[in-house]
Amino acid sequence: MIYIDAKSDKPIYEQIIEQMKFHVAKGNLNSGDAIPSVRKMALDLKITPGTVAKAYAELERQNVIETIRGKGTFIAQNISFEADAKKIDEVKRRLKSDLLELKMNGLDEDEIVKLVRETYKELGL
Amino acid sequence: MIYIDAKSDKPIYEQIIEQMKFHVAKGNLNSGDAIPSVRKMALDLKITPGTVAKAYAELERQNVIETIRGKGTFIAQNISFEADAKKIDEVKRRLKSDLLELKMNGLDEDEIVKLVRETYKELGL
Amino acid sequence: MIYIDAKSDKPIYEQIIEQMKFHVAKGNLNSGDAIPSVRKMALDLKITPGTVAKAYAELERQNVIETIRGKGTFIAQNISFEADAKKIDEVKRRLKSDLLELKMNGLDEDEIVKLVRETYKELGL
Amino acid sequence: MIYIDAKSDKPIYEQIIEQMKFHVAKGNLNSGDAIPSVRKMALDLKITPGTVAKAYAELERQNVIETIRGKGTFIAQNISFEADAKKIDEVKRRLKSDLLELKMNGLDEDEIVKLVRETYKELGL
DNA sequence: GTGGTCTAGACCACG
DNA sequence: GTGGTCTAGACCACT
Repeated sequence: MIYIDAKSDKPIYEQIIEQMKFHVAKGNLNSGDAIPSVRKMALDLKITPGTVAKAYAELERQNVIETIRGKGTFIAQNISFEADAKKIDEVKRRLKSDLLELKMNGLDEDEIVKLVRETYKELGL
Repeated sequence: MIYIDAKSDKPIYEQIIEQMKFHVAKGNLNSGDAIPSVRKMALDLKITPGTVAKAYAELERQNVIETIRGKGTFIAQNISFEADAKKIDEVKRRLKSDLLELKMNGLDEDEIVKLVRETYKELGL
Repeated sequence: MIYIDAKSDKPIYEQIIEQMKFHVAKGNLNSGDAIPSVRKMALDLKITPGTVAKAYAELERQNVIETIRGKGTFIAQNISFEADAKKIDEVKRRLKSDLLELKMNGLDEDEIVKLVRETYKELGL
Repeated sequence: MIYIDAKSDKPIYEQIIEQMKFHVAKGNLNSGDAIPSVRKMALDLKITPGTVAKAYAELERQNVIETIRGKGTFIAQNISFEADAKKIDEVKRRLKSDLLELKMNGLDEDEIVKLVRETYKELGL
């Protein structure tokens, strides 16, 4: 369900966060669904529980999952897909760097949009 | 000409690289134009020369600038705006994370494209 | 009579203790009134008997309830509402954290008192 | 500057967070002031750097401090004392438990308010 | 069984 | 020097 790319420069806990969100966005995981325990996922991915716990803590902070003491961890009930202006601004900032990089590679606005649409499709959402 | 945000999570040397490329993309800087020496820019930005040197080394590696011993540093003559498939792939990988994040914020494909165009315009290229 | 919020960060057995005390403070329950058996409450709340037993043990230790072998569990006869300096000190310690947090949110002493009175009213005691 | 109570049931990283906020609320620390590095504080308090790092991460999330890579950590510039409705609600929830506990100890509303004012004064803010 | 906390120590990028 | 990440393993409270 979650795959770690050890070669990636992206921290493992961020890879977990991103893939968990992906499964939620795609509909593979829905409100109330149980997700693996910290220990189980750590065993599966052959990483330490602390790293999984860090990812889960962040996902809980973002209201993607919620934990019930002694029971386990679940996809949040009130999970929302509403726009958070602050988060969108963060994305825009990162986007600017990437658009500039594409421009430096000779792509104009329409070609960039084409690339974005193409990339969006590849996500398979 | 270059502005550093010390608090940014983006390394200073990357900020220099990005802004230098931005000036080139925008046309503020053209092939053959002189750019400040490592020492001068370090003084101006109140950072250590090593950081500037690191940025310049990377810019030279990417054929954006070239150093002529005894003369100084200049925007490269053979600077190209041709597509580099490898770099575009890198951008696409980063893009995927951002598109997912936007999707989690409730934006659909067309809204995302709108945001991209908006962001592109803000670059002022 | 007792409602459990599984998602709360407060342990279930503490939720039981607190709500039982609330009913006593409010007068819903009085000395000698019978309260559900461990097993019945566990069934009602769909939790394990051990959790209820833990709550009852603590309530008995605090002289809020008493168990009569073979008869059942009852609100204590000698239940007291007298000040226990040790417990009040405990509360004060927790209070300090909360007052600091309110101060960090810009509330001054009078505004804090106003919030406290408001919160007290909401208890409905 | 920070004192750890090993006997407290409150996690060490929370003690650090709370005391750091206290120093800011009291005015001992102001915007831009440097705070000890993760390693230095860990040495001083004889705890592991990870625990200090966790406290600092949370303080940064709450906009109390900000870190500049390679430079150190500082009290945030834009630190605000504005009311955050969500945080105040959290406090109110905790407050309810404490007010009930005080009520069980025989204190009425005015006595509770007196205790709150007394506790506020002890904070020395 | 569950997650939360902490330790002791390592490696890395950045400046 | 700085903070960020990760490992390996421990202890604890809760269910």
